[in-house]
Amino acid sequence: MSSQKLQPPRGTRDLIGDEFRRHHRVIKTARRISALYGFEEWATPIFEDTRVFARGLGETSDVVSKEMYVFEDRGGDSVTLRPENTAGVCRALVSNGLTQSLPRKVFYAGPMFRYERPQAGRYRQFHQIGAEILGVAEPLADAEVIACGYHIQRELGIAEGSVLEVNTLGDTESRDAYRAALVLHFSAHRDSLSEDSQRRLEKNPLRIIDSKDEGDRRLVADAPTIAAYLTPTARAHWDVLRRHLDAFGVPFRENPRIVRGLDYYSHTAFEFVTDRLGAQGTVMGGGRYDGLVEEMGGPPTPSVGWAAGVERLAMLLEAGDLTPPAPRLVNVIPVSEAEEGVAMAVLQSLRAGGIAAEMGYRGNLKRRMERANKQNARAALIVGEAEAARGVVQLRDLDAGTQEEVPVDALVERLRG
RNA sequence: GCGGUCGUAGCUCAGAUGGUAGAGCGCCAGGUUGUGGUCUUGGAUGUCGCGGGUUCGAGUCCCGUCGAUCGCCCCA
Repeated sequence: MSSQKLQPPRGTRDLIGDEFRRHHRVIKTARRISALYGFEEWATPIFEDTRVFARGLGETSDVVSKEMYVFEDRGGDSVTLRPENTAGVCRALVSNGLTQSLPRKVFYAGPMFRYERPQAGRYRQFHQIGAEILGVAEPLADAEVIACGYHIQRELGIAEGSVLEVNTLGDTESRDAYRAALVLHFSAHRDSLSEDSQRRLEKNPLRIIDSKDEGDRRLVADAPTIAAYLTPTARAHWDVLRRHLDAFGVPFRENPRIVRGLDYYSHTAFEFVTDRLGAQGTVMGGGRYDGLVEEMGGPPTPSVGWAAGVERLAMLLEAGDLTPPAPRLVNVIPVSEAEEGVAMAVLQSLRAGGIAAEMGYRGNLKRRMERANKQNARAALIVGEAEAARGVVQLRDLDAGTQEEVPVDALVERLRG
């Protein structure tokens, strides 16, 4: 292989063959299940005005501060390849005046872009599926989106491998009070904190409770938990959510360490995690974002949703050997050029009858038979001079190796069985 | 952005201590000018990721770079 050969850009990859099929299976399943829950699919642009993300996700979040593909277009506007799609969906809701027709349940699937170092289950162009319920404050909506996400994983056969962990971040008031308490607590032990966590103390104190550092964990153990700081409203939301999850039959584990990276979350935060993907354990993550639509210039619109990494779901699928088999073709073979016309007519009649069929582009009988075998065709239809004259073909079963003569008129019926 | 490992044919990989490249699979052609899968004969593979350095000589040693991979940060 020469170095001149063009390769896909770092962190991107081609989806071909089984990989494409796995990927597609995830999306197709998610589409079908989300429709069962009443979600409608939207497709929003893969790039947006940079402000959509800068404002939506929070200027200090990692995604915005160092992972965005930002560039100036020829007109001098700053645009950004979307790093996630919740902000885009909220922008679309506002742009299209749909805040007049709430609630709205939206499903999407498509590529996202984040400038990061590639790793197992992490790419610069990756794909997400996502579901959002816009305009509902009741915890029933939180429970329903989660139930939908869980259902999709079950349908994919990967639910046993992932665990739903849920937490509440409270409303703004609760969170501010909690953050202040954490800062107070950790500031007292500042010097014992890891380097990363000292930085977090300034930037995002909540993150400290999610630290993997051993020393940090000991300090986290005596740190205050949010429970004590929840306002009555926030506590009620949290209590009802857990009841609803039970009612929907969604198993979950409470994890007070769940803190999500994007600034827009409030109340519910959750992740489906697995230990089967190396360092990238989160397979689906989301939460409630009551302030985001307002950030996009709309009215206050309480909303909740999740996004899941298609690559990560597909990787789990791989372990379970769940790739659907490729459809097998029937291969039509003219013995010589003289029968090509007849063979083409046969070919089209098969396709019209719903039978997947193909004809080679060149080569003698032997070459075509080899080709049919190589592509794992289920049957070869051989059309020679004698057959063409009598309106029949030789139908060769490539698995059994048996061959019989079948009238052209009877082919579709015969191959359907 | 930081650290570890790796980079030889389309694929999987072999090439002790430096002496200008090999196997299996796959591919192409023949044995079989109306019949595949098995068998058999023959054939083509490649700037040994890229650039520089050391050396009479580098796939092999050194530096850089790009890419892959694993981990940190963060996230899907």
